[in-house]
Amino acid sequence: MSADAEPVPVSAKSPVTLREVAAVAGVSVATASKALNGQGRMTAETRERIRETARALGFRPNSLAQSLLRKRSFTVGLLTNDTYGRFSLPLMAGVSDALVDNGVSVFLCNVEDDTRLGQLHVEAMLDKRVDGIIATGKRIDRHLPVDLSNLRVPVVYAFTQPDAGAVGLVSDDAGGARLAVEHFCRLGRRRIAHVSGPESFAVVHTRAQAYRAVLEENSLPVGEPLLGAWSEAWGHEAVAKLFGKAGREGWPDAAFCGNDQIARGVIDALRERGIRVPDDVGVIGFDNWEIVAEATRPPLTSVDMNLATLGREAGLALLSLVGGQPAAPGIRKLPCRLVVRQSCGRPPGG
Amino acid sequence: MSADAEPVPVSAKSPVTLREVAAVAGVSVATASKALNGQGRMTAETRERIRETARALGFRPNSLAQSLLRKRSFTVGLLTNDTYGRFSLPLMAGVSDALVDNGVSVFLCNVEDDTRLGQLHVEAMLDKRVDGIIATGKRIDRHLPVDLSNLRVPVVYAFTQPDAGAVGLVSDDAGGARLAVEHFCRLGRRRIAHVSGPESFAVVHTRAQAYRAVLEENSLPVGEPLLGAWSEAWGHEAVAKLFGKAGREGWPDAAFCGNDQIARGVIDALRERGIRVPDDVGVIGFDNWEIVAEATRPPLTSVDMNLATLGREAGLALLSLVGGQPAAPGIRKLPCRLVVRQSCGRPPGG
DNA sequence: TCCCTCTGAGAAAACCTTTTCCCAAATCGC
DNA sequence: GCGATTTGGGAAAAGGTTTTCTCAGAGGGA
Repeated sequence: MSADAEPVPVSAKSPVTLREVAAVAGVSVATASKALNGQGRMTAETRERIRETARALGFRPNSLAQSLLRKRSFTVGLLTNDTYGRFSLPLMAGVSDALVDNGVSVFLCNVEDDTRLGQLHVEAMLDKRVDGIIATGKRIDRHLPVDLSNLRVPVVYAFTQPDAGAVGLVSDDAGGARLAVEHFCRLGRRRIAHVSGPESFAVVHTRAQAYRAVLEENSLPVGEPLLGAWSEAWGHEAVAKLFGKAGREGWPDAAFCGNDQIARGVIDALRERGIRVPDDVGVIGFDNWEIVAEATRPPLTSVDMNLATLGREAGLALLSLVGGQPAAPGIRKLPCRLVVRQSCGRPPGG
Repeated sequence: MSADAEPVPVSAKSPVTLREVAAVAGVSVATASKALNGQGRMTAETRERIRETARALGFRPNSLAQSLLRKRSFTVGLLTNDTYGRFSLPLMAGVSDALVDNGVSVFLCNVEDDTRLGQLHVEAMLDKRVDGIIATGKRIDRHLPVDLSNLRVPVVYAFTQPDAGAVGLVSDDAGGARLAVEHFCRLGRRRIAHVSGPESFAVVHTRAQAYRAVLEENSLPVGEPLLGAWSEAWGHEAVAKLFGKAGREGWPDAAFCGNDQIARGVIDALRERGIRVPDDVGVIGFDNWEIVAEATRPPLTSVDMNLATLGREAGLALLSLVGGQPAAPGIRKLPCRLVVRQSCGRPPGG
């Protein structure tokens, strides 16, 4: 190929139109269009001449005109209410990833929790003829503040509560919790505590239930999960509750925490009490928020929700929906994975 | 207004075109267009009738068609290489904020540090006829991996190194450092240390210089800044260096840290040594990363770079550029602000 | 030579809106 | 009552592309 050697003016001052290409190549716009798109019939020589001309002129088709005609804009909207972005960002990166590879651009729409703003964004997206919408949030058990049912474009929900009959993707929180607790069991931990977030979160119950199930399956004593806040401070408090009792024999030898911040609080509090991690107590967190997990001492083993993958899958699901392939409605749960660092020790035999 | 009472089918299955509105209202498309846009001359009655029809039909103009004609898409591209997003996110939120209010949508383009990906995104944006581009990164002193000079649309750089002759907005790091050190001075601290990040970062030097300047202005002893990493671990190490010497009298009574993670490491290390914060040593961080600053014990006073504001300003700057108003090229520095929490104590008189 | 088919390419409609020009009717001045 | 101006509204082009239809010419078979 000699294409790379051509002096392509990639950023010309004024866009070159198909009409100009046609004029220079001495053909009609129709022929030029067909030549560039591999349509129609013409001599190979003509086709190549037109292509060469287009390349030399730095022609790039006007997407707006194409979209207008094709009724397909190769653009989707990404709706989120996660301002802080701890969850949104990997998710968005995944979505973007999956779509860019298919030539699709992403409109970013931050709607906070503002219905008016959400409505505004959705209308703007629809006006701009997005091919579809991905809705994502910071909580699996809450709706975005905007109604996306009965839109004329497909919608995929990722990490947020889907409307009835819609396609939704969430992390498998029960599975994630199982990973953590089963890991403890394999390591020979016998008294496994669970310190989690506020009662108002659905995932708190989902994970607690999985926690109980695994303990029962392994015939281990089931402690009552300690519910509090998603904060380090709560981790400290929880340690005070768990390890405040006089008798050392009643203490847990493992703590499965609802998120990494709680886990960090737990680890710090344990150290302050002179209790060793992982020797005396193993700790596992949730979210695998690297910047936290890697800063704890020792570094924190944590459950990763694979949000980037979730985003990718959401992007691909939307794409196939846009392509007209019917997708099974309902919620699809994607597996978590356990990222093992040093806060839970090695198996006895290992 | 009775508009709210109308049964507006906001999400009709098939978009209503201007042609249909015109047909129903019994006028030509030209007249319909003018009626809806407040252009042309016609009886108030005709105009109102057309508007009423449009409303009843739920007509929304096709942005694609409008953009094609107006050569203005009311869309801009946001280029970033900050995957993790600690800096990008508030910035993006600010950009989005400023633009949405003006009816402009934002294409999100994550280019990582991949030139090919960057090129791809830029071309896609250009093809989609964005009105302008905002480039943002995770470092003020690095270029994005893509060349944005000589594009046919205006470009604004926010929190990343601008090309020569371009418009750039960054935080005033020197000013931010001054805020912190001067705050210490006002509180009567006399031996103020500076623990910062890697030498390879330009901001490390900018802040260190401001730190020295303020100390000199106040005739205080200038310690050599300790440069290391942007991590908690480095904060611990730095404390070992600063407070390892035997004589308590040589110890600093304040530490200005290069970011909040370092500050957190410093605070934790001090506590472990039994040195009280803020009584014995005041600590100030940088970035005001709330989730960290609020979790330190005591909560961390920190310099906030006002990234959301920076984003807003970048959005507005791009908008005025797009509107044809010439903007002074060069780098504009936006002030930081000090967020006072409890890690640096109260003034002697307060 | 005549008819048919195939080939290569162009004309024009379509997508949807905006805007410029134009025209018929009405109004006005005298 | 007649020419000039205003008024209300329509026709058509423009924006850049894709696609269908059409058509002239070439080649082939009889």
